[in-house]
Amino acid sequence: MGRRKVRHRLISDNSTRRVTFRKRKDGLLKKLNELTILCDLQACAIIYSDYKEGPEVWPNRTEVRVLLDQLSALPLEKQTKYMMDQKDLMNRMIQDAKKKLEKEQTHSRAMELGLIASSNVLKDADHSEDLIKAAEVVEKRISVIRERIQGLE
Amino acid sequence: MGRRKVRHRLISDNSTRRVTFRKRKDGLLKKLNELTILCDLQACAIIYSDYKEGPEVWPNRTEVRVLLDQLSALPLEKQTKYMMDQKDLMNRMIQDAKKKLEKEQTHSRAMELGLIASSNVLKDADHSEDLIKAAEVVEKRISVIRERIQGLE
DNA sequence: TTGTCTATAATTAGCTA
DNA sequence: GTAGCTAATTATAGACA
Repeated sequence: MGRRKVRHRLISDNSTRRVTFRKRKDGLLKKLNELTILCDLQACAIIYSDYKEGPEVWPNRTEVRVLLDQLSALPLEKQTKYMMDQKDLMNRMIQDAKKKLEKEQTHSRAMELGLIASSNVLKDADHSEDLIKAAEVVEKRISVIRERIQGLE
Repeated sequence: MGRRKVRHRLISDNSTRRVTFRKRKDGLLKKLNELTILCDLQACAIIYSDYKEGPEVWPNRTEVRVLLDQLSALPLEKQTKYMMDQKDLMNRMIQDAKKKLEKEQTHSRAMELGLIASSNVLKDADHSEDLIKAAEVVEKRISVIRERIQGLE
């Protein structure tokens, strides 16, 4: 959502990164606030960065404390059972990647193969570390496919 | 960001609210994930809703625990000093509202008066409760101003 | 419900001053 | 570092399968 598409990795330039941090943090908290209002729920966020000496918490320390105490009070089983891991996120990323590829060019065999491979990688990954690796694999595969497709055209 | 502008209040229809919750939660976590990568920081989120028996945490319970322990370990002073309250968010909301009004019509005296009044409300509010009230006042004032402007045209 | 689609609304990257 | 500005990207509300 800017003049240029942004790569999904650390922003190297210091001041650019700082500006991005502020803009995106504000946007994020605005959205979190909207979510709590639209859907009537409780939420909090904690952000540690080098831009502040201490953590930034939303909406405020008191609310965060309350939610944390509730979390601690829960039986461990429930904490685990309803815990989100990164799978939801990965699924969305995969979805986005697929959609993007599909839009960029007409079907090609290379693309189909790539997507199948991606899905297989995801299917067997149950832990965060694995999912992160899976994401990398998917991203690499996508670039490879892009190059191949460009070669074909 | 959809077919229609959405009002900043509880979605009354049950199934619509449920769908919105899922979509927005996913979008939010995707953005949080991006922020941690782009700016190299640690963050976590906890969401309590009626859609799950337990809280949903991001990125996972372990990471949340680590960040929470760090927060507890901090001297209270620092916790407070660098705590975000809702002021940043409110400032952004005010900014958005101003911009919106400015775009909707050319300057009018009614508008200026309204904005000044809004700013004053904000200035004196140091606590969350006050800020929430301030937000309501601002919103009401904006609708009043809109009506006046429509009346003038 | 649960997932796609797509027209729009909203965010934001890079600029400028 | 900050603030304001758009072009461009991204998120999502409502419709529909």
